[in-house]
Amino acid sequence: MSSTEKVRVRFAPSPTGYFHIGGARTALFNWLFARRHDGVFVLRVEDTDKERNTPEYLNLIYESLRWLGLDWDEGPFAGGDCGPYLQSERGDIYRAHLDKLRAAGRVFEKEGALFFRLEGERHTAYDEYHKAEIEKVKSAPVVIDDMIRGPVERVEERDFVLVRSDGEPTFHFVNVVDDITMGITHVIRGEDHLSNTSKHLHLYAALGAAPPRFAHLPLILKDRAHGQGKMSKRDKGALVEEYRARHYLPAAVRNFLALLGWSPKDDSEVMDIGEIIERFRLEDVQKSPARFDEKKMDHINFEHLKRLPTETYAWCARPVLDAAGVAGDDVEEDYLQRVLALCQEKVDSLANLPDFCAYFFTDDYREDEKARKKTLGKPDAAQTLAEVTETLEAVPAAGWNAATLGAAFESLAAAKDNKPFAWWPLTRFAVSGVAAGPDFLPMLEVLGRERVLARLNRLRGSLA
RNA sequence: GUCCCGUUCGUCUAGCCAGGCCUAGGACACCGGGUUUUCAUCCCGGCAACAGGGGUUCGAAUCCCCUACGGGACGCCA
Repeated sequence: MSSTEKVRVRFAPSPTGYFHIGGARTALFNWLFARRHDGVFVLRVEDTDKERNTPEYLNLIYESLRWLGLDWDEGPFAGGDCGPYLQSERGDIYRAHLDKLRAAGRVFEKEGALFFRLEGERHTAYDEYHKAEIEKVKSAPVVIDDMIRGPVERVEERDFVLVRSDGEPTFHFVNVVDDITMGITHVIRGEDHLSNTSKHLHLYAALGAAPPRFAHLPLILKDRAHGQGKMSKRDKGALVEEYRARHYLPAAVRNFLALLGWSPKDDSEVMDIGEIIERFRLEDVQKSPARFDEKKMDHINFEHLKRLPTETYAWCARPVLDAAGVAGDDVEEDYLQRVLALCQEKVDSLANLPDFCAYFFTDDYREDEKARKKTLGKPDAAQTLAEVTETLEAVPAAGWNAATLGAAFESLAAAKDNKPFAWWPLTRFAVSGVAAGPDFLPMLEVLGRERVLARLNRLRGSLA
């Protein structure tokens, strides 16, 4: 490719299963490269496996890519000059290219399938892997100039299938034909394709086309606890869909995925997408495989959550709270934001938010048994409760704020010759049912005088 | 079995290409301590790695070779 040629990359998923993290990472790196170089990101669907493709899986791919914010410039829905973008609709194009190969004398038929003929000396030998006598070809070595790994030399030694006996073209063939006809300049894909690339290079040569640059990404391995090998759709935490369902921020998932195999080379970790695009370089991608670490993913997610403006945080939280039955449309935006302002820096995930803040919205909240024992178990609990109630009742509605409440506890403490926070744990339990939560005084303020006093009295009543 | 790729703390990584600045830095996790309550925040501290062996060199995590280990591919799957 010439240096002035516009970058064109593609993500070419096959809708034969759930969309998983590995695929998402490949899509992300292609997208980042395209955005970084002001290029074009093409989405092409490799649906040549009629046996296993389903429309549901295809939809999941679209939805997951959209959720991650990986918008494609050409492809299904987006259109483009190189369509159609579903391989199942590109039969004519494949036939035309097959004719080219035929004319070049590189196609032969065997058992109803069409094979690509390698050039070179042939011999038969027993193959330990296939446990059979097979024909091998001494073809010329090809060199893959990989942008991540450097030059990789490989010798292809077996003819391979171009068109199956059922008439469907195979991956190797359509992949190369599409990359040529779609003007793809850089092929960025998983390392599992590295050894396929030599086949592809033979095809480019036979079709008289200049090959694109290649970049083979390290694979994502399973967590050790989940066994050996590359991550598969069946592994815990493997599905993009799962992160969406658990209310992770797409920005965080993107950020984490970018860090899986790529590094900005300084200590930056939490980055917005603009910064990632700006700093992304294929040359800085790791050569060795990475293991998926859910804890780190959670951490990145929390960091992104904390950085959100409260209004945005509230916008993200509302549907989650609603779905959990904690706060519906009837909750005022102002109150919601005041509550969330207290919770945002404390709660590590949106999934945990409803449980954390339910008592702000309902009187019928869950009570923590341990917290009850810890606070009410004390011999002077009733007395403490009475003192708090009396103190807080003396604070007028007009002056009900963290500062005034703090002062009220101060004077109570002074009168009883104790620290103000001697009354806090029990009060917290009385108004929230738990031992932990947002900062105490602001929590009382936001909860409001009415709720606080009602709950204190309710608890006192239940003790009597 | 053959071929290809890889190997820095438990994990993600910086450093390696341009050898000395590395008694190897950061982050997650974990452990300990602290914070006006809170075994979900925050702060401080700690633990912990150059796979092994040769070589080159005044000097190697960094360059070369071998071994071991890990991963991938070897499908009329993609």
